[in-house]
This record gives sequence, C-alpha cells and structure tokens, in this order.
Amino acid sequence: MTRKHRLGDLQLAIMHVLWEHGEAAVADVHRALEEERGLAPTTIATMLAKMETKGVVGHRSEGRRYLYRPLVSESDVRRTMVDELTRGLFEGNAVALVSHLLSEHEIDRDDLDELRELIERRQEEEAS
Amino acid sequence: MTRKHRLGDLQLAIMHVLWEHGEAAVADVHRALEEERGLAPTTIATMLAKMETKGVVGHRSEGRRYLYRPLVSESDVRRTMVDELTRGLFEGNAVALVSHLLSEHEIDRDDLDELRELIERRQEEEAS
DNA sequence: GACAATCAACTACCTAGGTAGTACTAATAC
DNA sequence: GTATTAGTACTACCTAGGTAGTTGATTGTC
Repeated sequence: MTRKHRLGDLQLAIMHVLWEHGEAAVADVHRALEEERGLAPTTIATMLAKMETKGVVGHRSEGRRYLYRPLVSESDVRRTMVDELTRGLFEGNAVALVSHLLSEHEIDRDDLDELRELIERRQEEEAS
Repeated sequence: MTRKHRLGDLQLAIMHVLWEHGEAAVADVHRALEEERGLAPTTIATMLAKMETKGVVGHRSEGRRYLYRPLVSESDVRRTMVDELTRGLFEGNAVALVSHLLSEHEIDRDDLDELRELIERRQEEEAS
C-alpha cells in the first residue's frame, strides 16, 4: 500500500495543485502547470484518471466537468518518499541524509541558523 | 544526463554492492542480495546489462565472467536524487526537508545531539 | 437550428524498471 | 570424453509513468 504514496514527477506536480486548491478541474490543473510544463490538457486528464485508479485522488461531478480532490495528504507522501529515499540511499539513517545536505552545500549560512534553531526548539520539546 | 543518476530500487541495491566492493561479478552481486531479495541470478545479470547500456556501470572480462564496476559515484547519485526529491516535494527548500525529518520523528534524541554538533561544526567552517 | 468550444472516455504509444526463462558456450569433474 | 556447472546472451513479459490524439456528448452562441 506504500504504492499509493509513491508518486512520479507529474503526479507530484498535479498533487501540489490539488493540495493547494483543495479541489480542481482538469482545466484548472492544466492552467496551473501550463507554464512550467506545457502539456496537452488530455495528458493531465489521462494522468488524473490513472491517479484515481491508483487511489490517490477522487472526483465529484459538477455539471459536465469533474472536480478532483486529493485522497492522500502531502505529509503522507512526504513521509513515505523521504523514508524510501533515506532507506535506499542512506541505509535508513536520517542523520546521514542531513549530513549530506550540509556537506553538499545545499544549505547556506542563513539556513544553518534556521536549522540550529529548529533543532534547539525540538530538543526543548524532547526534554519535557 | 541527470537520467544517469536516477536509479530504481534494485539498481540502487546493486550499486551499493559495487560501491562497496569496487568490482564484482554477477554471482557476487547475486549472493550479496540473495538474502533480502531472493532474485534469480539472471535478473541481476539482466539488470546489470541494462545499467551498462545506461552508462552507470562498466565491465571487464576476467576469464569467462564479467567484473562490473560503478561508473557513477555514490555521492553523485545521492546529490541528484536528494535534489530531485527536495525540488519535487519541498519546493527546493532543503531546510524544509530537514524540518520534515524533525517533525516526523525520524530523528530521536541522540540524533538531535549529533545533528547539532554537525551544524555547529559547519557554522565554524562557514565563519572562516 | 447550425456551429464552435468544452469536456470526459477511450485508445495508443513509448520508456524504464523489474523479473526471469531459454539457449548457447566454456570449463570442470569423473 | 561425456555430463554437469557456471556464465553470458537473448528474448519475453509485466507494470507504471508519461504524453497525446480521436471521438462523442454537451453546452453555449449567433
């Protein structure tokens, strides 16, 4: 069932639109992705249909058109996908992942401050 | 060319064996993955052939058998894949990824300490 | 009422990952 | 020297993601 939370690039892009809008018609999604992807509307429609089969979105009819809505949450997807990446690439060690982020310069000076705060806050929570 | 650094589950598992051993025959890889996957030796062989076409591994003959070696480094693969995940799931914001890790309890008390140190060390480096 | 636009349904393809059987060849073991 | 073993090559399939055309219905416009 983890299948449901593993999404491809396009699927992810579509989900972002749905997560943001709550509900959207094919045309809405298409418009939202037009810029960066320039896909045919039917491509979006086909993908949404496949995603529905897969169980990650649902729809209701409104007049002649369908309004799609997400059936999985962004955090579930994040959890699963980050988890799988961590397992596949860092032997399941989340710290190793962060360490990678740090050493590969994905994180700049300001980010470091932000992170440090995040961690300190978390440590305080943990302490209680 | 980012294609070269995006690997599937099995491919990743195979690469781990190669990264660790430097060079390995099909039988070696098969033996190493037998336990956790229980795949036919031909599956490994087929996959290695596909990976060679893709350019992620190379081989040399030693007698009748092939010794495969990695052509892409673990850190390259990590970089690309982490990067793509960050872009696809966290709008490219690495800090958001770490934040996710923290809030999803992927990181326990000891890890927090470790992380904090990592960050402090990094900050010192950055300060110079 | 004819015509254009909108929309979902259906069909078709292509690629990559994954899985494995069969066939052929070379070495090894009696 | 024949039978087994170890190996690669070749072929075949299946699934999922991605991309889009064609078709047929509905609706809105003049």
